[in-house]
Amino acid sequence: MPVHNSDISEVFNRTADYLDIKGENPFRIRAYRNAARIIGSLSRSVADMVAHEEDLTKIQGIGQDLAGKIKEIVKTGTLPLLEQLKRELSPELSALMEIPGLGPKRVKVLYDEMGIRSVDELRQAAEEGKVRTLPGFGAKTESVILEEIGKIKETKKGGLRLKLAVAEQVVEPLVGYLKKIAGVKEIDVAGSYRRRRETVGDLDILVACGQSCPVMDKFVGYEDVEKTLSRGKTRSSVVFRNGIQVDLRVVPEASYGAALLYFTGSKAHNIAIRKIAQKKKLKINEYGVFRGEKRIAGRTEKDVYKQVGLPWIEPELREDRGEVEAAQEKRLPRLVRLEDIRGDLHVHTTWSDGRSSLEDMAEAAKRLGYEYLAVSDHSKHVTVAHGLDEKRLSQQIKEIDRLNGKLKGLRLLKSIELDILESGSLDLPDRVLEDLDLVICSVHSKFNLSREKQTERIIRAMDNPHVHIFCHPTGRLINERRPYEVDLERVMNAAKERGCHLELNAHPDRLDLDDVECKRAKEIGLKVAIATDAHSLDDLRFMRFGVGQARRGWLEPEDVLNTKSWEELEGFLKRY
DNA sequence: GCCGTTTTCGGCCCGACTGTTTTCAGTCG
Repeated sequence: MPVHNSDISEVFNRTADYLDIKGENPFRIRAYRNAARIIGSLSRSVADMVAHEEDLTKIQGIGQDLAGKIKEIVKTGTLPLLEQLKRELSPELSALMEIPGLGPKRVKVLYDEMGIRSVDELRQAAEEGKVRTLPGFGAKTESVILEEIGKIKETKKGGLRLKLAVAEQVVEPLVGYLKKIAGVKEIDVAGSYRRRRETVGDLDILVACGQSCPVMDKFVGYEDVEKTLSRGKTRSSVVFRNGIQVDLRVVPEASYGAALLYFTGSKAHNIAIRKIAQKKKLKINEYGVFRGEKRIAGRTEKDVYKQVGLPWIEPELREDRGEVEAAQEKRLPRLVRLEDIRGDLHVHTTWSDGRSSLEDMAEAAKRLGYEYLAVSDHSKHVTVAHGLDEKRLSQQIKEIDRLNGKLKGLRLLKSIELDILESGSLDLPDRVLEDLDLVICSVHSKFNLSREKQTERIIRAMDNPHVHIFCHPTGRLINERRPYEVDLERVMNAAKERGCHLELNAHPDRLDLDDVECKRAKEIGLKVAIATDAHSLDDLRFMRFGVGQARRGWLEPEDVLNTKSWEELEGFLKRY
């Protein structure tokens, strides 16, 4: 089993939990958490770096000690320090930290005073009314603990983070409602929603308004609110009926930019910015930038960045993945925008499992201002999708030629989404592929192959000189299906060697490649096709999610295939 | 445990809200 970056990240976070419970030096704990975060969002596989004997201390936040520990984790899958801590305390103890309201200090009290070692033991003690007798605990805390334990099982099966598209459906009416309240001058959805993360844990709404504005009352009284968690003058938290937590923060106009920066995060980005401020003898908080007592900026985000000597940084980049350094060195990417997109390279029609006709899809693409649309229905092996065989594909090609004759301003590209068979061969013969403008291919079956076999299978498919794009490269479905085992780095390098490209599937359930993988593709020098995989007219609008993910992956217009005109694109589709 | 235009020691981001406090610790973001 290869050790992934996320595995290393997990080991470090667990270790930090235990050190935290033991009351170790908080800065040592921070170093572990910091390392967990950095490794988790690194675009290179650390296991690969170890295999190539690269110097891990080159990674910011990793010193001699952690570099050694990473090597141990890569070799053995675990860390002796963590195993020892688990033995010393209890293997299930860190699970207690997952319960909201319980941090290291309280877990330590539970352990020291009552010998509580697991969630089950905690539940029992709470049910017997013993927890409330502990120092720092009370009846309220005890009932909250019981309530949260009850929720653990529900959330585990559902997946706690909401997909961005689902969050959008909640947010838009809420923002519409809040905007109408008299006195509200500015409103933004901040947090991971603004950073366009693929999922959001909660929603952070920021409002600028005067002191007498009733926005807080109106917010907790909103029709979707099921429960109010906290209610203050400047901050309130509620839970909506669908389970999502929504926080509202109210600030004066003069602080709006500082607050927007603060609440957009990420936390790691904010820390990086504040550290720079500190060196300049400045203090940044959600109310502004301060020199001593005096506020010197805060009205806009741009003002705040300017005070620390930085240009404004796009929200999608704010993950402390190198954007702060890039800003300092004036080499921030000029991120791709939705307006740069000139066409969609992966859509389905009623010829296979799409719900809209070829002609309707073409008209919808025209309305979006696209110059081209690739009609890429499934091939025959995907029988459930009514995939096209050779004969029906030839018929569709004729139909596309006919439509292209009468469509003005939009070119339909003759395409197909070929199924990659287990052997790596494709399920239509080369002679029909020659008549197509674009050939894309995907894995739709046999997700359980070994990493080696899956990787070989995909690379073999790209060996076929007619193939242009490998679609939804990891096969994952957000919150539903893990990626299949595949050496994506090898696939990327193989694609690069062959003049193939990778898709960033813009469907909000997929967003596959993810942000980190996009960044890696760019570093390798691959072009990415942002495509919707639309099965209906509405789905064509998924492009915004794909562009958001691409922006998180630092992609610029030149990194994206479908920002090109058809003439340019044709050139990129020539195989080496 | 990491890091360095404060460079091998001595620092390490900042504030709101809650509950259990009698002046604040713990947790969260």
